[in-house]
Amino acid sequence: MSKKSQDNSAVKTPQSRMTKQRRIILEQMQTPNRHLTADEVYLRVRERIPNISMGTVYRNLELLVQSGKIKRLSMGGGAKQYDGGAHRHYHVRCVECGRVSDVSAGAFGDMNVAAAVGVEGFDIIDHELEFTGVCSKCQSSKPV
Amino acid sequence: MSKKSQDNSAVKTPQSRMTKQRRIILEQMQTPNRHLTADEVYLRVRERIPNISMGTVYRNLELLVQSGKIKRLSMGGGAKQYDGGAHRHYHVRCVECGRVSDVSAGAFGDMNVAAAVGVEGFDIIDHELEFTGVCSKCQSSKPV
DNA sequence: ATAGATGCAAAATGTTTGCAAGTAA
DNA sequence: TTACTTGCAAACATTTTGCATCTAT
Repeated sequence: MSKKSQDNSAVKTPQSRMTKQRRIILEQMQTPNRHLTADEVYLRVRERIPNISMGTVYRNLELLVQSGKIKRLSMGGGAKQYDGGAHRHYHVRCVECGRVSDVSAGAFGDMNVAAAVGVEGFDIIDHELEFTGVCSKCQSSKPV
Repeated sequence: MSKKSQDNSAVKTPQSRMTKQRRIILEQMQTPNRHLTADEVYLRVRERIPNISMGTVYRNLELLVQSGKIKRLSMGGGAKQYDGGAHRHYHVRCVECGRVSDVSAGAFGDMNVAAAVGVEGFDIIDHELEFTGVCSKCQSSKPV
């Protein structure tokens, strides 16, 4: 459960200060080997700032995601979600309210075939495509 | 962290018994309103089996995913992952070892444009595409 | 009869947050 | 000076697991 209140309306974006912690976390994220978990970031950054805390890592990763400098791979919010749908379809997740809607897969070609071309060495089994955006409801409730 | 040992080689697939719990969980997952978290499944199933436990729900969801009857939306394994990559690219995740590799986005058209067609009401911001498959390393280490 | 499943509770994981102290601007 | 940040620790949330008991086959 846990429906965090997500009312971002009228929230003045705070100033961002480039602290040593934030700078080094970002540097790590821009390193060739990406795909890091928060814990991996923590371990790497700790080599340079031995007493940095997990809280700081999480807070900064979140800020970096919001400012578009990095992306979160594990989609969606906190808990995993399961989909029992039968037909091939994709998802759109509203960044404001978190609601997930279905997207017909029709408009997109056969992705697995396309993948077979682009992905060497892998035996492709399946794929998942998720869009993010703002749903109509949240668009209208946005102040500006 | 937590690198669960993932050596599935030579693991005889166990018999699956259709218990009441498993059947009802699957029924719930095939209901129109999908996109459920484990907790939501738990709450729904509990209306029919009041003393079912979360452990049972998790174990069955996992089995249903493995047998392909449902899919897990929040991609990847346990922890969220962050990607600091600059250029547009997608990911392939090996179902055996969990390793994530990049896929050039070139072979796929402009997905956000295609989405604008298929997705009504949403203001599309971005998208994430993840393939699953078996990497070459795991292909060769598979017994059969 | 017996391999598989369940319920329960505890443990493990992963993430968020309150607060006093520190620091960039 | 003053918001924003940090480190720390505790609180939360989510998922996994050990074990005795139960049950589909």
